[in-house]
Amino acid sequence: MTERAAEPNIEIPAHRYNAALANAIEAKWQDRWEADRTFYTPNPTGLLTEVNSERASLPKRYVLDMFPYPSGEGLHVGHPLGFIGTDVYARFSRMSGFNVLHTMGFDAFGLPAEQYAVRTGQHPSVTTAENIANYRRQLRVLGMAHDSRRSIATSDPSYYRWTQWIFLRIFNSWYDHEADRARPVSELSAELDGGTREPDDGSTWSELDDGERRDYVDAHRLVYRAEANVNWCPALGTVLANEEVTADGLSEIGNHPVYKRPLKQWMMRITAYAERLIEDLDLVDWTDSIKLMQRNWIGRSVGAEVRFTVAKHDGVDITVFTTRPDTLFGATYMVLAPEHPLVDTIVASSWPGCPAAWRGVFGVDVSPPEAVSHYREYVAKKSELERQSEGKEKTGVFIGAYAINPTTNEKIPIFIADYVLMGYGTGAIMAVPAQDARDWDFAKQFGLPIVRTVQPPEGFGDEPYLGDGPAINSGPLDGLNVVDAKRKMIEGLERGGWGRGTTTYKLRDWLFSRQRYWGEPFPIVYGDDDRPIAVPDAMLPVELPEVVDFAPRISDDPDALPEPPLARAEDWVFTELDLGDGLKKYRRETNTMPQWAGSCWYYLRYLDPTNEDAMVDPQVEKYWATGSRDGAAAAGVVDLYVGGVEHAVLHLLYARFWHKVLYDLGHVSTSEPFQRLYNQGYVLAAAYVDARGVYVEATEVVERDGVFTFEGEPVTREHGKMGKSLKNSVTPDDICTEYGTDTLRLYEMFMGPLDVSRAWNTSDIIGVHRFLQRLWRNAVDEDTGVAHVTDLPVDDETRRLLNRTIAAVRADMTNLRFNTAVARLTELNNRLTSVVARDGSAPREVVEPLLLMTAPLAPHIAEELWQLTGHPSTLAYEPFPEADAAWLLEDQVEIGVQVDGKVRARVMVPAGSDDAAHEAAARADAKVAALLAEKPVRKTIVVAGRLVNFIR
RNA sequence: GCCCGAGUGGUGGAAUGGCAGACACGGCGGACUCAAAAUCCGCUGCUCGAAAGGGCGUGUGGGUUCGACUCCCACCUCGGGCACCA
Repeated sequence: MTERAAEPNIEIPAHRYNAALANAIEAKWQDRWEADRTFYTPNPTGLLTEVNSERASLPKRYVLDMFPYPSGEGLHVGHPLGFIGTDVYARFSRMSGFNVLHTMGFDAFGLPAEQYAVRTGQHPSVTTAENIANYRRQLRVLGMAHDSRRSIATSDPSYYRWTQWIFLRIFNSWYDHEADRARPVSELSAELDGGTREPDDGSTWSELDDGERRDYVDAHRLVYRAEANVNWCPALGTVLANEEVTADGLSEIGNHPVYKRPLKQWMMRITAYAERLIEDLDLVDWTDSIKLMQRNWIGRSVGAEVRFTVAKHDGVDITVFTTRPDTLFGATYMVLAPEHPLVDTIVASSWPGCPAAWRGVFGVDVSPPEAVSHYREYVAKKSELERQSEGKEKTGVFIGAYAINPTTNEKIPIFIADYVLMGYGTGAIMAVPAQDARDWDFAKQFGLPIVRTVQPPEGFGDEPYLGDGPAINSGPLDGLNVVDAKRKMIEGLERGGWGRGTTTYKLRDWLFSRQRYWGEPFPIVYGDDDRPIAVPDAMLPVELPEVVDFAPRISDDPDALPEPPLARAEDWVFTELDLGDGLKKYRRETNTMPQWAGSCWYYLRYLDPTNEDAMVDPQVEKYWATGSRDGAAAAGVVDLYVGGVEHAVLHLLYARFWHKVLYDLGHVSTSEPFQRLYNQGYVLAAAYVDARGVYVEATEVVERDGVFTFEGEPVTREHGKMGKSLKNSVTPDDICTEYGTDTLRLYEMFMGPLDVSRAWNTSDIIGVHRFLQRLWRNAVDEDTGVAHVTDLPVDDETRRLLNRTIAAVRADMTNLRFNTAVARLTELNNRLTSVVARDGSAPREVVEPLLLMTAPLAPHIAEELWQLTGHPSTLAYEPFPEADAAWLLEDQVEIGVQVDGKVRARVMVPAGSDDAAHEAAARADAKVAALLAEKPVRKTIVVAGRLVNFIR
C-alpha cells in the first residue's frame, strides 16, 4: 500500500477500506464463525449431529481438496489456489441449499519429516505437529469455511488405526475372477475345504498339509509378499518405487544413486482391478486427458501368448506375449529380460558358432555365463539418462541357446537385452524386426535376418512397417489383412496347443512396503514358521514405537542390505500376544506403508472422523455417498475433487483401487471415490538465475530498463512454478497483511481460469483491492462508517444489468469460472458507483444481491457490509440471488450488419423482431445502403438478435 | 522418441461457429488539489490519415463455411507427462 498516513496534511477518511480495516474485519469474522460454529456440517446420525442439524435433511454436496503435506516451509500463494476455489464453490453451494461437507486434513507421514529428523535429531512427530499448527493458522487467515472438527492427520494413531484396518480387509481378501470382485479369503478356504472349489494350480486340496494350504491361500491374497526387483537407495536406506526415481537414475528426494536389487516386498494386487479401473472411468466426470493418462498407465493390450520350445532342452518352454501374433512367421530371434529366470537354465557353457558381435562387448574370451553376468551388472548400473542418450543404439548378449519358431520350425537365437522388461508381459518377446521399430534397430545392430510378413505399400523404404497390408511369407495367412491374420493365427495356436489369445496390462502390482520409520506400521506379526499373521482388529492400532534412533541404516555400499529403522526397536519387534490360542511369542513386521496409504481413504474418514467403533458409520457413509443430490445418480462419493495434475495417475489410481476393494467387501456404497475431478493450474512466478546458474532470491532482484540485477550482478529472468527451489515464493501471510485476505482470495480467483497455470504478479493485486474498496464506499459513508442505502427503486437499465449479472455469476460459480464471475461483479459494482455518485445513496435492491454474490469470493467484507446494512445474522446460508427472467430481456438490441462478411455498421432492432425487420433495419442504414447499391445482393443471412449478413 | 495440453493487445485474460479484445493491470489525458497521493471521469490492438474514414489483425500455411480465435489437415513454438510396454 502506498498510503502515507504519516505525512502531516493528509486526510484519510476514518472508515476507508484499506489493509488495516480489512484485517480488523477479517479477524472479527474469523473469530465469530469459529465461536458460532457457523461451518459445522451436520451428519444425519451418529456423532456430529448437534450443530446446524436442520441442514442434514438438505441434499448433500461433498467438496474435497487434495490434502497437503505439511512441510516446514508453510504455504506460499500457489498452494491455496485450489483451496480458495473449493471454498468459493462450497460457500456458493451452501447458499444454494446444500448440506456441504468441506474440511482440510494433512498427509503427514513422509520422507521429508524423516530426513529432517535424521539431520536435526528432532523427532518427526514434533516437527509434523508444528508444521500442521502453522498450516492451520495460515488456512484460518485465508478465511476457509472448513468444518474444523473433521480435520485429520494421517500420522495420528486414531487415524492410522483405520488405515491398518483397511489394510487387513485387503490382506484378508482374494480376487474371485468368476464373480469379478474381491471376496474374503475365509470364503476361499471354506469353498476349498468343502470341495466346491478346486485349487487353480493343479494341486489336490485334500493332499495338501496345513502349511501348504496356508501357502496356497496366502498366494491368493490381494496383499502378498514377493521377491521384487526394487530400487535400493543405500543413501536413503530405503527402497523407492519406480515413480520416485528420476530420469537420471537418482532418488527423487535427495538425488542419491539408486541400484536395482531383488528384495522380498509386500505387494498389493492392483492388477486384479485393471479392467474395472479402465471401464469405470466411464462413470466419472473427469477430463478426457486425465482419463487417457490413466488408461495409458494401465495400458491394456490385446494379443496372444505363444509357447516356444528351446532346442536341446527337452521340456523347457519360453512363453512370450505379443500384440502381433499375425507376424509369428517373421520372428527371427527371441529376447529375454536379463533377469528372466530361464536364462540360467538354458545359457550355453560355450559359444556355438556365431558372429563375434553376438557375444557382447565384454571381450572374446568370456564364456556365455560370464557374458550374461557381466551384462546383468552393466544393466543394473546403467542410469536412465545413459540409456536415453543411447537412442537407437541397442545392447544385448546372445546366450548360446536357440528356440524353435513353431510356424517355420527354424532355429532362432535367444538374446538377453535391456529393452525387454521383466515386469511386462512374460518378460520375453519374439522379435519381429520387419514390423517393430525396436526389434528392427536390434536386428540391424546384430546382423539378424529380417523377414517381412506384411506387404508394405509401393515405394516403402528400408524401415520397419507397422501398418496394415496383406500378409506375406506366412503360409496359410498369406493375403489376409492384419485383423483377420491375428484371428486366424490365434485359432491355429489354440488348436495346436502353442498358445492362446490373451490380454496383458502395463500396470504392475503395487509395491507397498518401505524401509522407513515415519509411516504406518503393518498390522502383521510372524510366528515360528515365518508365515505372516494378521493382528486382530481389536489390537489396532499397532502404534509406532518411540524409538530414539529412527534413521535408516544408510550406506555408500551398493551391496549393503536394507535395514528398516523399526528392526532396531527390539522391545517392540519381539512381542507376546494372545491371538486366540494363549500367549505366544511373535515378531512384528518392521516395514512401514508408503505415503500413498493414508491418502487412499482420507475422504472417507472426513465423513465420520471421531468414530472409534468404525472407519465410518454405515448410515453416515450412505448419506454422503448416495444422499439426494442435484442431478443424476453418481458413481462417486465426492462431488468435486480439486487438486494438482501431478496426481493424475498414482494417487488417483491407488485411491480408486482401495475404494473398489471396500466396495466389493460392502464397506462403501459407491464403486468410485471421486465423481468430478478438477485439476487447478500452477501459480508461476518470475525466477532469476545468476551467472553460475544458481537461483537467487527473486524479491531482491532489481529491474532497470529491462535489465535485471541481483546485488549488482546481472541475472537472467525465467518463469517457473512458484516454490522454494526457484526462490520465488510469495507467502499468503504477507499479502494478507498488505492488502487483506479478501483481496488475496479475489485476486487468486481473478487471475485466470482455475485449471490454467498463471503468473503471479503482485502489482496486479491493486485492481481487485480497488474493487473491494469501491464496494465498501458504495455501501458505507467513509467518514461516518454508517451504511447509506436506500429502499427507493433503481432505474430500469441498472435493474437489467443486475439481473444479467445474477444469471451470469450463478452460471460461472456452477462451472468454476470464478475469473469471469469477478469480472461481472466488477461491472455491476462500477455501475453502482455511478448510481451512488448520481443519487448520493445506494439502492438496497442492488447492494444486497451484490453482497450475496460477492460473499463466496470475499466473505469477510460481505459479512461486514451485510451486518452494516441491517442484517444481524451471517449471510453464509442466505439464498444465492436468482435472476428475474423478465429483466433479462432488452427492449432494443444492437446487431452487427455485415456486407460480404465484413462488419460495416451496427443498428438497433426491437428485441424479438423477425428476420424481415432485421433486414429492413440493416438496409435503412445509410452506409449499408450505399454499399448495397454497388452490386446486387445474392443472399441474405439473418441471425436474430445477432447480425445480418448480405452476400453480393 | 511417444502421448496430452496451450499459443489472442505492452501484461493477466474474455469470447466455443455469428459485432475479436469483456474485466483488470499498465499507459495517456482530464476533474479535484498550492502540489502530490487517494478518488472520480474519459481514451488506450496495430497501421495510414489533420479529420471523416480506410487497411491489417487471434503462432504459421492450407481447407470446410455466407461467416472460423472457435471445426478439419499439416507445420512451428512453449508447457506438462511417460521412458525401449512387444
